[in-house]
Amino acid sequence: MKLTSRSEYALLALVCLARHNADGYVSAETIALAQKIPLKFLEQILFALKRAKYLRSSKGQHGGYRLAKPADKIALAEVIRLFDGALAPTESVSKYFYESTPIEKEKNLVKVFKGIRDYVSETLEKTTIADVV
Amino acid sequence: MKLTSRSEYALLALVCLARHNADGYVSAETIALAQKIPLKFLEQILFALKRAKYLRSSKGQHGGYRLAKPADKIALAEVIRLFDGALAPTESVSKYFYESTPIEKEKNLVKVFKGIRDYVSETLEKTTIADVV
DNA sequence: ATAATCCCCATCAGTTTAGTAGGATAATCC
DNA sequence: GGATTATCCTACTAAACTGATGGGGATTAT
Repeated sequence: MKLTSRSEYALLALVCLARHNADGYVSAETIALAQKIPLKFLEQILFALKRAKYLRSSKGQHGGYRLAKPADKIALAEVIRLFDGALAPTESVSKYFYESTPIEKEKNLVKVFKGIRDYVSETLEKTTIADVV
Repeated sequence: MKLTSRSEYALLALVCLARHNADGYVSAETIALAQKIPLKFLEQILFALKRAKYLRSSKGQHGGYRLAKPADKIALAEVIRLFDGALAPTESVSKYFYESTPIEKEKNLVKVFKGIRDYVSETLEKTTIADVV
């Protein structure tokens, strides 16, 4: 029940980029230093964010990354999903947890976790990078 | 952001035991069959639950497990914590996420995740095994 | 040219997870 | 008291995941 460092770093990087959006391209190294993220690890993450169309980039001197879409169009949920997969808090392992076992299934237990999942999902879906800058 | 199978199996087992609480001791094998859990794996889990005082047991013929306390005194949170550790949805990996980096920390981001953590925590804390039986 | 910077994949060590194995110990039944 | 049934408890393992690190190649600005 926690974020991976990939998701966390991605969010921090996006926040950082959103904040310096007016300054043009920001290099990976700048972000790495600002947010204390290992550079080579951050590169992977930024590249993934670019592939997923959240960033655009420019090579060479004065190159770097910048947001490819407005910060208020990037939901936290999307970012987390990109790195951590589904964010349902109970993507169940046992296939009988959600599915019906012949005789009985634990409907009420499932209901509790569905409620949590929905809350988490909605919260992260409606909160954008712009909201946290 | 999901439960481990250990937590899930533990909850299923507890629900099963709560349901058959009047029938005396229920063997691990019975639970394993009812909830489709690998027997030897379940044994470990039941043993852990016993060590943590949620169950009592009896060996030998007609032995098995039963609840050691009323089902309405066992919160889902306790069980999950026992197997998965802290259930905060953002027990942050990077030490600078919650802590202040000298210049800036992402207070708003932290606020969002604290909100989620609190909701999850409260929900699981107030829901008991009795509630889901 | 050359220096800066992104691009992209391969590898790795450590941890966690899910599950298996096997034998010791204790209670019950005959 | 011996057979049976069950829990108790430790050790092990294969696979996946996590958090990186490393090395080069491609591209662009000066």
